[in-house]
Amino acid sequence: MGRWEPGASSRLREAALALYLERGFEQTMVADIAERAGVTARTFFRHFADKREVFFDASAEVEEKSLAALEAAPATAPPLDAVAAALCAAAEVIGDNRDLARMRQTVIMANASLRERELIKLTSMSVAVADGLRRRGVDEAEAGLAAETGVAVFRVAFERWVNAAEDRALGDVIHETLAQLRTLTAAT
Amino acid sequence: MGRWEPGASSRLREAALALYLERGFEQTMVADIAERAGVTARTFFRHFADKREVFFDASAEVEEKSLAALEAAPATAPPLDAVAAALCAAAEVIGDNRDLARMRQTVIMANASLRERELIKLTSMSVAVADGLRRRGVDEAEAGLAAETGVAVFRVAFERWVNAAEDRALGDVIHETLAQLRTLTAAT
DNA sequence: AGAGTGATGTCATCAAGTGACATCACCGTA
DNA sequence: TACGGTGATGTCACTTGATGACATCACTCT
Repeated sequence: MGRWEPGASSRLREAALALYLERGFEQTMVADIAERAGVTARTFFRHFADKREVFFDASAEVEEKSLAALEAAPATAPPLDAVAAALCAAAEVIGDNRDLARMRQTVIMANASLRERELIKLTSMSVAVADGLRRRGVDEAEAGLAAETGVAVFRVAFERWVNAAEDRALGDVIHETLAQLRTLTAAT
Repeated sequence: MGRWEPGASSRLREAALALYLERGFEQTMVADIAERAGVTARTFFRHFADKREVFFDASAEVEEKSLAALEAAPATAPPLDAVAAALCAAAEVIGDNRDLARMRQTVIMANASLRERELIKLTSMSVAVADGLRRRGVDEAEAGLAAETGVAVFRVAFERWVNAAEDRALGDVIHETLAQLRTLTAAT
């Protein structure tokens, strides 16, 4: 199966992260990443759809685990609780190495097009979660709203967790943020 | 002030919308848009930062009106109600010609990079609203959550409004969606 | 009339991304 | 062992988005 040196896509991922950290996303050319990984620019585009995607292909795995957790949630759980379970599953994948997450976040926040790509990944997650909710029998209209709200909570929680002074579990921050949302919406 | 034919950016906007509708975003080249507008491709990039931005420069105005409404909301209003006021102000700008909104949405949904751009505009709105809330004295942590939640509500409401069979006011749909969110979060 | 100004055109160039085709290492099989 | 198939890679050519540098034109103000 492997020809040349195996593991080209891993090397490309590592090279990209290193170079994006060193000189920034825009200052890094695909040819540079490829060269550091020992391949050609053409090969880069065979592994990743574009220059941004090399940063985001873990998101598929995150989405899968979230959906699995959503399926696993008790059928009696209210929609937002099921969504919370899905988000916490995502948190387990992301949340164990905060330093890596912070490096990634630094690079992403420094560049608009990387932010755009991250947003569309979150939206993709939202769509998937909404579908999962509908499969659980949640009302069509409610599903979309619950999913979007959940992803909003996730986004806020992730930001708090990444920038926090203390070292907390991402799942805890998610639950705390959701509780705060419940307080917010209760206020009239 | 005007040389040649005045109103180049308006012509470019119209040309872009027409061509994106005709053949799609990717099949339309900047040179085509510029030609139809009677200018050069180089001039296109003097009016718009990139090929997508020609579709989104109304968003600055929407953001301004939203912020104004946020400032105008009674100081005693709870955060989410103030955000709702801001969203309804945005709705007034967008919500009066649903046909145009639907055409725009058709084009945007057909192309991933346009979706990305729309998402970052909504995020920009969220950040602005969060800042506005903080200026009103809302707690630092609450502000971000309320803004993100509000934008989530807006997104869901907009989608419902655009795809609805009947012709309803976007502001009404927003309030209805927010009420539904209150029900969702109340469930345990 | 002439200087100044701002929007535009022209030209050159870079970098992202893609299609077509050749090539090389490995694998199974006759 | 020799041979053909297969999949990942390299090479080359090309299109398109985007930008910098400089010239140009029309209009304004003095």
